[in-house]
Amino acid sequence: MQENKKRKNKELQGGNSLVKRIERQLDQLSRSEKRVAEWIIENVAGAVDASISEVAEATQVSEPTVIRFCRSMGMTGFRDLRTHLIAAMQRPDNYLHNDVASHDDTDDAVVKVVESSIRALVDLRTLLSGMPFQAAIDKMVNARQLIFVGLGASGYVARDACHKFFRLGIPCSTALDSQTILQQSAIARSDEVYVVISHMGQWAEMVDGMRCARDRGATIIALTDPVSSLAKVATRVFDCHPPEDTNVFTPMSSRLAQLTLLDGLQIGLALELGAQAEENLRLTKQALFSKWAQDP
Amino acid sequence: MQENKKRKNKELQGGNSLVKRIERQLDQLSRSEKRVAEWIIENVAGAVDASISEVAEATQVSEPTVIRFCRSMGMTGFRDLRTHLIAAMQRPDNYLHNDVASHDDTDDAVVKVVESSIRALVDLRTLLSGMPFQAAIDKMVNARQLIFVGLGASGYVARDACHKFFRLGIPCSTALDSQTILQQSAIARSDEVYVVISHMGQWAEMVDGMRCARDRGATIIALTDPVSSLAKVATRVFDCHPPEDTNVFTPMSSRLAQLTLLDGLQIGLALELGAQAEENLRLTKQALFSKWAQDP
DNA sequence: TCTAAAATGTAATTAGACTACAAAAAATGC
DNA sequence: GCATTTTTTGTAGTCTAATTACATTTTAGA
Repeated sequence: MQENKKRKNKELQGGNSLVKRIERQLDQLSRSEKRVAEWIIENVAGAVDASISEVAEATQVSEPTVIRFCRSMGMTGFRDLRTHLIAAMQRPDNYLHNDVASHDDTDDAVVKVVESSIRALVDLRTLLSGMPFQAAIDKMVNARQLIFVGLGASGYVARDACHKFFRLGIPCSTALDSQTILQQSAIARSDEVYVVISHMGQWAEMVDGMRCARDRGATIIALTDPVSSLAKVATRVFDCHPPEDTNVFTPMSSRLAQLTLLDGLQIGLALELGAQAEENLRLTKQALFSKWAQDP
Repeated sequence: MQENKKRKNKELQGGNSLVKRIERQLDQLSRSEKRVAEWIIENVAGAVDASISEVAEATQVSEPTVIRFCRSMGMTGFRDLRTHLIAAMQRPDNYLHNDVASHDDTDDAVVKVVESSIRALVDLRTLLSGMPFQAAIDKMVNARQLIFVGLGASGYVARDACHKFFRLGIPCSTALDSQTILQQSAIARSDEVYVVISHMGQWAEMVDGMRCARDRGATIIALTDPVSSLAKVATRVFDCHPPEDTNVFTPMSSRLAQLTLLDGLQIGLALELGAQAEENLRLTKQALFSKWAQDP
């Protein structure tokens, strides 16, 4: 018992997630147990919320078979399996990408959306090492102004970024339509940094504007598809591959990656700027906080 | 500063969202429920393995009181509480690493930012089961108009959501400052749905406006702290606990959770609306796509 | 001190997890 | 191909955990 408990804890902590373990033992299971195993792997999310009878129902086996499956996996019973599944869900690498289908019910769909968003950020994490954060930040540190550029949906990301960076005490503005972009870039200066967000990186006016700004000596930091025309014009490129829109129901998880990336840039810049930026951040937070503290 | 950091560490150590939340609500609990709460905080690991009767035994209260405690914490029952406790247990030490410190170099900081964003979404994932997606969507399906409300940083989320929902072919608008909110809600109708985004849920004008809108029969869907005044006014609440801003360098990951949640709502609504919405989505995507296909 | 409201507990109900055993299916030996 | 053993699966029932309905106690306010 004592020993059992220790072993369990170790499993819970150190990797080797339950889902992988189920996959590994798949061939050693009997037909019915295998059905249970496959359903759980397909549907970890649902399995966590389900009761034995629901699992039995969904997989068309009897309830004892479900329990036998748990035992085959080395668990003491269903409750134990559930515990380990929940634990496994806390490890982001266990999330698979699942497309929403038109026959999904609401809850399934929502779970899929969240899980594919997690997936998007996990993917982003693996790409980080190839991204020119330090170089971008070095340019920003001495910038007279940061200009955030984005059209359509990317405009919201640009706005959000602008709102985030201004709190460091740096002059920030946005350019969210073709006219503004073209005018802004026509007067670009070499001490300005443009942060451009674009999935495809193919909008002609945007690319033209950025080319102009770069020719005038400005720094162009692009969050875009690295094979796009925009990427060719940019000083530094952060690889945001465009979403594969195979499915109309696919949410825009790529936007989350962009936001997170900009979060990273902002924090990195704050560190580089040092005490003054830290103080500015603190003051802006406090400004909000004291407002609602006096205003219950 | 030094002391501040120590306190922070202490919070982080016992520091998983649920335990923190229990601590936060400790004074709002009755005597018996408080005993349960304190025992669980002292004894998280044991609580995970315990059954209701064991908890009742250990804390010298009756079993229903334990359940009432679970409900007070916003869980649907004991099982749900257990789920969240297990999830919370999974990250005792990781957390320290996730906080950006002023001596971090750029790459470390960026990795931490991404990981804490992932963490925010994984947390969201565990909260999904308690969220009223279906109820919210049912209201939206028949709405004459959706109005997205948010101030400051939440305004960007509201804007983003508006841009996402309008693609379903539903009339959508935003209200992003006090004046607009008050005016809009003064003419609210019972067939309108307000989607309100607010971390604290404490801005007086916003709460007043929403109360007015609700009194006029409108549906208020709030993404906010469930203990806030806004939550009390809302028809449906999606639990978005406010960020514990122990650290100036903490990025606003909670915003990612909100965006993802709204993604989920939008996709869910699209499914509910059926073929017409699907077609609208397809057409809006195509509109963008064909533009840049002819314009390389 | 009385009354209303809130908090707590008791007892009954329901649902979930699990066991014992029997039937069916598959594998083995002749 | 048949009988026998072994494995797999399901049925029916048991037991425990979770939850509800209702009664009692406690507390707060008038």
